[in-house]
Amino acid sequence: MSQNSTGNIKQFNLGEGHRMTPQRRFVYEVLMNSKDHPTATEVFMRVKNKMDSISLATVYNCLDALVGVGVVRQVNVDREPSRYCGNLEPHAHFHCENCASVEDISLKDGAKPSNSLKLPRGAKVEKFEVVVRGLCPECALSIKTKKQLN
Amino acid sequence: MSQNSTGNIKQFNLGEGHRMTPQRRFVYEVLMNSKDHPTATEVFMRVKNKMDSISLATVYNCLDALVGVGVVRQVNVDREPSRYCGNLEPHAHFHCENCASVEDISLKDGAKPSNSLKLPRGAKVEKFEVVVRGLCPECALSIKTKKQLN
DNA sequence: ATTTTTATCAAGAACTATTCTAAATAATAA
DNA sequence: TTATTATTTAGAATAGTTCTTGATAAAAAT
Ligand SMILES: [Mn+2]
Ligand SMILES: [Mn+2]
Ligand SMILES: [Zn+2]
Ligand SMILES: [Zn+2]
Repeated sequence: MSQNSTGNIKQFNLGEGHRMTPQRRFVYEVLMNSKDHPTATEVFMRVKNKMDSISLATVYNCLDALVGVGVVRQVNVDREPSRYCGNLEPHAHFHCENCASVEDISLKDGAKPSNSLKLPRGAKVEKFEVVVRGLCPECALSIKTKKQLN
Repeated sequence: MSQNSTGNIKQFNLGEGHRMTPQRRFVYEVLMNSKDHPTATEVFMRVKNKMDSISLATVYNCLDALVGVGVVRQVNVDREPSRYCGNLEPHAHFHCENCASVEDISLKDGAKPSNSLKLPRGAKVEKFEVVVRGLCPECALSIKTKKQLN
């Protein structure tokens, strides 16, 4: 989904009154080439390698525009800085409490997390967000190993 | 869970090195008597009615202490101010995009939202958070009614 | 009971992610 | 081209939260 078979970034337009600028394209490309859910500052640093003149405020503007148009998702975990995700498939996020990484978690085929909830009658659900917190496989293993050394 | 049959607030201690002070008791009582997930500032205003001398910084300290001990939950929705919840049962939250209210959603009996996820092998799950966003029944109804008037 | 130690409180300063402001620049429309 | 509108940029402003520090209160030791 992030890249097509020719290796080119998917094209799209931003709709009436919105312009596809070089800054927005770079921000979009960085997200399509990242699966680690970078923060705005991390996106800024990555784009800066390609376009040294870009400003952090512009990265925020571009991220807002891309999120608003729906080609990028904003991911919030606790009170940490917002992260951004180019994966538009329905999915959840795993947040490691040790290394602070955020990884995608895919849904079991056909399963909807909302099916396990008693949603209030009459409510109109727009979307739902699922965040799992704990230790990622690497950190879980390294912490277990460290304990064995005692 | 929030109150026992005599109407008194549940007693507990905060563990080694932690003191149950009047400030902490008031903060705890406010949360036990609220089901609307107040922010720190809202808790501050409610406690201030009972103890005028309390400061916002102390409310933050007390909330941190109560969350740390596990008798209160911190609930984050998007980048909005943190909210606090006295309901320790596993449950999800519904966030209305119109009136900004946050309500508890209970889980279907025996259902676990994590069962619908392909959790990474070897990960150690501490907890998971489910937030549903949309329109609460009241707002969904009033917006539908408003549209009919056109 | 007095002293000592430790935890907590309170006021304000500091911090930080994000948003806002305003002037310059770039893209589109007329 | 000229006019209009959108975007970029740097820096100021904002807001929720955390930190600092001296005062106060609780617990422990004497
Ligand atoms: Mn993701
Ligand atoms: Mn709740
Ligand atoms: Zn990890
Ligand atoms: Zn509502």
